[in-house]
Amino acid sequence: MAKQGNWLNPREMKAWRSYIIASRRLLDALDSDLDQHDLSMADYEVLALLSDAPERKMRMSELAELAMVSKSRLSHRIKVMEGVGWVKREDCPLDKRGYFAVMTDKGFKAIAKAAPDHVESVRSRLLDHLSVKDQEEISRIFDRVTNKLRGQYLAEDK
Amino acid sequence: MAKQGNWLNPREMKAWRSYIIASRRLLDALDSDLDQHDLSMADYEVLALLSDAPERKMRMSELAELAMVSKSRLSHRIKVMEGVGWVKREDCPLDKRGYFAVMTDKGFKAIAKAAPDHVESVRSRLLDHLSVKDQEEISRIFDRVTNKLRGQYLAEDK
DNA sequence: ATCAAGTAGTTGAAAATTCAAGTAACCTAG
DNA sequence: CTAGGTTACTTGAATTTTCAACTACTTGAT
Repeated sequence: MAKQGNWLNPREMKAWRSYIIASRRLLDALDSDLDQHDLSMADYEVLALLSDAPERKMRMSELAELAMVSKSRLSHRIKVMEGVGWVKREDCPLDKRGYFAVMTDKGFKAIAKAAPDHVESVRSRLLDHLSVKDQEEISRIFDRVTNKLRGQYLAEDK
Repeated sequence: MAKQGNWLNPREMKAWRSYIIASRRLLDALDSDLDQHDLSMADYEVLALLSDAPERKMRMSELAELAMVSKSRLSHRIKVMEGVGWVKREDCPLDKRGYFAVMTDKGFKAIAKAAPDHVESVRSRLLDHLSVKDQEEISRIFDRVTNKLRGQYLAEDK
């Protein structure tokens, strides 16, 4: 897999560095903007997914997949959210191994309250600085990256 | 700070989602590519910075700042890297509160070994899918994001 | 000189995340 | 209808990261 001595040229290096530095700072900023609502980006995404799901409930596996976190991590996280009263677990009648994470009213109120701030945060930290054309470029480029990653993943996985 | 009811339009939503999804997957892929060298991206960056520094040593604060990690985290991380024998601590004669993190030969060999694979990984996961023009767009866009973030930070900080 | 305030860095405990295993239920080939 | 493999999810321990002190030194004003 490694072709030796194939260093990045200045343009590549620049692109790569601009990207990670901005991304790190951006994610940090978004996360700290969410602090006031006692949420992390990851938790926000879990709750956002749940709130959009039919009956505001979703199987653990599906939720983990869509939120891009491990099952283990989701399990732990849901346990603390359960403690806070934002979600409940409900067992799945069709597959007795399975569980639903179900958002409570309290949980719904929590993201409903956080969402406008978060959206505003995404805007002011990122979107406001992108022209319409930039937004389209971003979509195009990163969709391609995701597709290639998926391809590579399938290729290298057994 | 929050203008209510100002939801993302479809184009904005698309850009935002494409960006985070790709970024999450990309960073995960890069991280897992580094597993074979017993390194995380964060540790890689710390070592890379050190290896480029004069005498391969750097003050803890400066290293933390450039690597974009908290002092506390760097401190802990350096402790484990010290255990592995990749770095040593050396105290600063000019400022007796200060320390240098100094990369050992063993540490240098470790990144030197990991670097080509990592570069290849950044290429195959990201750069290979970007045209020259894309690379320039990325630099331009994300540099702007970083600059705005800095501005906002300064503005809201006391 | 001295003192207050700030800086450099560490530390231990708490919280979050990963990792490896474990349980229970499902599926399917014989 | 049953053994063997797979899937869904959880758990506890280990590792990592954050958080809130804390020590020691420096700086600047008096």
